[in-house]
Amino acid sequence: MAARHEEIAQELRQAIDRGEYPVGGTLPTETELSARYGVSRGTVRQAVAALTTEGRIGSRQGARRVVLGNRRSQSFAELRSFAQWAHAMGRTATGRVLDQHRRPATLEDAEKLQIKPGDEVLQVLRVRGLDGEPVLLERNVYAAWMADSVERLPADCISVVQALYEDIGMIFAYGEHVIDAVAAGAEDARLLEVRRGSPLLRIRRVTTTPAGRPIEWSDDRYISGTVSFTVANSIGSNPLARQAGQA
Amino acid sequence: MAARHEEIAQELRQAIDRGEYPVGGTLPTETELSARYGVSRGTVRQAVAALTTEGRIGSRQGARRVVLGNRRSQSFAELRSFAQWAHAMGRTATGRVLDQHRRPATLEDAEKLQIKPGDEVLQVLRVRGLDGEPVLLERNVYAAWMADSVERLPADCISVVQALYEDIGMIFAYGEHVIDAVAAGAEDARLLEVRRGSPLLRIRRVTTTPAGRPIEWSDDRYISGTVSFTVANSIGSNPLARQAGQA
DNA sequence: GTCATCGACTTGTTCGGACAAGTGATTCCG
DNA sequence: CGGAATCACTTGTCCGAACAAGTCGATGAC
Repeated sequence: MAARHEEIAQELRQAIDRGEYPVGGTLPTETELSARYGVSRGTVRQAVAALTTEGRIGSRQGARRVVLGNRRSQSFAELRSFAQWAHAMGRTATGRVLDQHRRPATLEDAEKLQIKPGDEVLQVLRVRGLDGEPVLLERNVYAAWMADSVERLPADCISVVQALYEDIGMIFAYGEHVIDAVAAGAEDARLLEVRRGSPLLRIRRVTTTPAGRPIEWSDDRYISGTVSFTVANSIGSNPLARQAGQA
Repeated sequence: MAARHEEIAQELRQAIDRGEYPVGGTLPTETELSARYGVSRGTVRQAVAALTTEGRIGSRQGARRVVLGNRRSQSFAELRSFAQWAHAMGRTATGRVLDQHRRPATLEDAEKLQIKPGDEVLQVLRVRGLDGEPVLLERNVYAAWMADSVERLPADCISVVQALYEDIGMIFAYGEHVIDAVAAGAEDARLLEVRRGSPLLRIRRVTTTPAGRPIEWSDDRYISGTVSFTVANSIGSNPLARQAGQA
């Protein structure tokens, strides 16, 4: 957080959370913020642009910016790492590897990881919980160049993302997520201790390095009622997209 | 699309979709793009910033930008309007109002719509379908100042958003969505023609005007397998947030 | 009283410049 | 041959300025 515009964005976020700028009210003008923080208008605009994409404030030409909400959106690390997210929520995360083996890449693996079919991949099945209760079933497929590092992790590793960062400096930089709902299959039900057919929230994602190289893809299934996802959008930018289901 | 940086962003999007900049490859440098389009570097940066938040390209200081994917994300209108989204997918949307009545606002209504408890609101129950098949059950609550316009709509109105825009110039500008999975209740099951307990993807959202005034909130339940949501994020920006479930 | 006009104010767009910070290939040295 | 240092290149940050475009309240005409 060295950049000045990030500092300002953070201060504005906190001010909104404190109620200094109430929901439905307006933010100070760019000129006033420039003077207050002693920066140029461009720097202020970078800061408020961040809050806008987060959905905290709305922006229209000619009118002051409006505070839309004070919901706190977790950081990327918290989003991508179940353990760090749980920690931020004041909950205790658990995790256990149930199965782990190497196999040749299927066509699906090859497409998602940008490798050739038949190349070796590492498949991992994990169950994760909050405060001892199972919450999430995670099926991961890692590219071969990651496999060694993942296999070295202990079976009860809490935070895979953090462990890989400390171990080999691996950073998970980008992710694409597809969200839908499915019924629990036989294996899902047994491992998550729910009835077959129970609704599960499914998130399928592909993660890449900062250089754009795919690291892994994953199929996460959350027990209904344990976790929800929040997304904000505006007429100017919509990170979220609805797609017809081809299951 | 008057702004030059938006034009450039659109051209870059199309170039990526055409395969001119293949996935895994790099984009030209900012300097080169500046020269090509005859604009300053700042304008180019605004354009590529848009593609970055969409998750199409990755960005790291010192290195050229990387193409992450060419998935096309729908426009805001398509996201917010079931009808417009269906049209863009080449499907036919249907819709029917099952129930519509005014009632006093509950505490939940009041909080979400920023009104006082007891103020009048308009509740609407709609079922919507694709190509004749029911797909989505929609429970809407509109603020009183919108009620008249909504009531004037025909019961089989396909696109509520578009009708309200043409009728009174109402624009849905911001939205916040909470996504989770639930089991179909008795009413859900009957109206959607699925078994009780079937998994449904639930989207709860609040929509506001450009000025930040809440218009309506909604509880949408999609039949599993018919629709999925996609979101992209990066280490620098994450519109998506995971939250512990208090259902 | 109602409505149109006006004008101060605010955000959006774009330019040009300067420097900091990080990357990646090359070069050089042991 | 391997690894460290170098260096050109690229993106990130920040400044200051100017004008366009839209909002919103006040003013004034009818």
